[in-house]
Amino acid sequence: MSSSVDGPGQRRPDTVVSAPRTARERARLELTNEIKTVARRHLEAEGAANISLRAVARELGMVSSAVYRYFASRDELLTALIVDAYRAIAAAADAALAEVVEADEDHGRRWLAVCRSVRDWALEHPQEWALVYGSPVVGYEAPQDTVEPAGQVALVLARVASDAAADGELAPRPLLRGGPFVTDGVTALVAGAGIPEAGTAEPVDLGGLEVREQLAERALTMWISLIGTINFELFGHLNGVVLDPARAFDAAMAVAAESIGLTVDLGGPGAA
Amino acid sequence: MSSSVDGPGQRRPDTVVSAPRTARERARLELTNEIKTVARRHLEAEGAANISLRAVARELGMVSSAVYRYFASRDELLTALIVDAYRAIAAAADAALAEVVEADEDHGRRWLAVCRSVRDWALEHPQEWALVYGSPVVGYEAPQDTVEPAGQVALVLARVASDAAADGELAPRPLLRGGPFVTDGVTALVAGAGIPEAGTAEPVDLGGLEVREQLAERALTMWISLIGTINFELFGHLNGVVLDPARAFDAAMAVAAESIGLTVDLGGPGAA
DNA sequence: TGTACATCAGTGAACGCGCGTTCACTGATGTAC
DNA sequence: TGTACATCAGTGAACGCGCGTTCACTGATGTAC
Repeated sequence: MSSSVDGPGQRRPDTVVSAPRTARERARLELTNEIKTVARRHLEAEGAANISLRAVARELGMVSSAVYRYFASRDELLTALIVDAYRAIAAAADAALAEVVEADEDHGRRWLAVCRSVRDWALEHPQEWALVYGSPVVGYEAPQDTVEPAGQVALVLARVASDAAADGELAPRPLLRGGPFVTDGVTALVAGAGIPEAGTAEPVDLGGLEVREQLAERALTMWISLIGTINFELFGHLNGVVLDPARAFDAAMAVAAESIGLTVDLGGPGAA
Repeated sequence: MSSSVDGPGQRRPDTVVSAPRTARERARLELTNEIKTVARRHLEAEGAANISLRAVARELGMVSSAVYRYFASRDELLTALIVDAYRAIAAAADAALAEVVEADEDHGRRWLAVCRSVRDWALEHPQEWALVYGSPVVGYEAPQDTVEPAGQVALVLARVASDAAADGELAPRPLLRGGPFVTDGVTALVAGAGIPEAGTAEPVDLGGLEVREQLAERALTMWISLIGTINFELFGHLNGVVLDPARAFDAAMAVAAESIGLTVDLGGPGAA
């Protein structure tokens, strides 16, 4: 059973660029974090649209203009929250994967464990989740800074798929004629389970290019399923539709995994 | 090939309660619609959070307080827009289904046609879509009035599934042990392809209760897939990930259909 | 058909609120000699 | 180690903006006799 190239559970700490030396630097780092923490609480309480620099400043006992020493604008603060949220989700998924790899569970159970950890995170931080995976805030244009952290989440899922593939447990089949629809970057990500530019990953041998592309395409639909299913529940569309959202989620994830030939044993009536 | 019990393409006109007689009544109806139309334009331009009664009134050349003759509050206007959006989506899906049933396409192609029509609608009205399927507007509690229209959309999808089931083309298998996770209402909806209370539908004989429940569970995951996949694309998460979103969408819908034993022929390399 | 009254649409002013961002400033912390 | 200067955090006032909702009112439309 293969484990990942750059093992799960390894995650650099947030935001620390280099160790702060002077009192000023330490104070700045602390206050930056305090601002984000308060903003995050306001986010959960009132939604992204209602985060106000003035309210955050008020709660911190400072005057509103002082916040501008730390964030050049409201949008910049939002961006920081988005980046943190992506990293937190990736960290949760990563930790869940590490644990389940430790226990040497099969690939289907790994997939389910990672999915559940992401859902749990979403249920605990619904507004933070909505900030990154919900409707975009109009007028806010996500800057380049959010791309890499967003990829971190996908990376964990890709690792599950590529590990299973490397163990020969997948049966991806072509989905469409007319060539692949994923970009090369995604194919590389799934095949290598690493971000190409980072250069940390060593490609896993999954067979020819076509197989890798098929794998990437199926992994992408699994990823879409995961995010979409959580959104559906979080945005209230399961109310009155489902008796037990957790079981409906498991079922949806099992269906998504099926598509790639990965069996998630949820115990149909045949099982104990 | 069975067609639906209460055929597609039948849809009562919006909002008309009874024919207006007096000039006042006609004027009121017209202005109510004008307010909604302008609000809808503002919605598409600036997002739900930024719809303002004052701005709408201004554009209509009336004073802001006059709008309160038509909608008791901003929330009530939002509710009206939500209801209209649900109905419009259902109408689009319904029309697509009617057309494809007319052409006597197979059930896989029907499913794909309905999905594509919903996606097309979403791409044309992204903010309206986000209003109903995106992150909930905080502080806004969806009233009971939105439940029935929301069900209309699901109803069209359920019809595709139950028609296919009635023709013996589906192979639903149990997903989970421990009993069904869908509510009885949903099972009835899929089995009867009608809204229970309405009493218009005649249950299709799909076999025993267990089969109907399995069908409902699979149909639900298909529904979740549809909405989730559209959200994923609309909220920008396919940027840089996929070469052709339309093809990625088709693939995702094919995968969702596979889970119920419904084959959507997208022509893998084996096909022409 | 005509009048008296009731209903309703739209006005304009006001209440009370909060927001993001800028700017000239004071005073504390850090740095170079 | 001590002094002179530069950097930076935080202040307080201000600009200019828009919002939802209420209320007493005028004048037009509808209705009942």
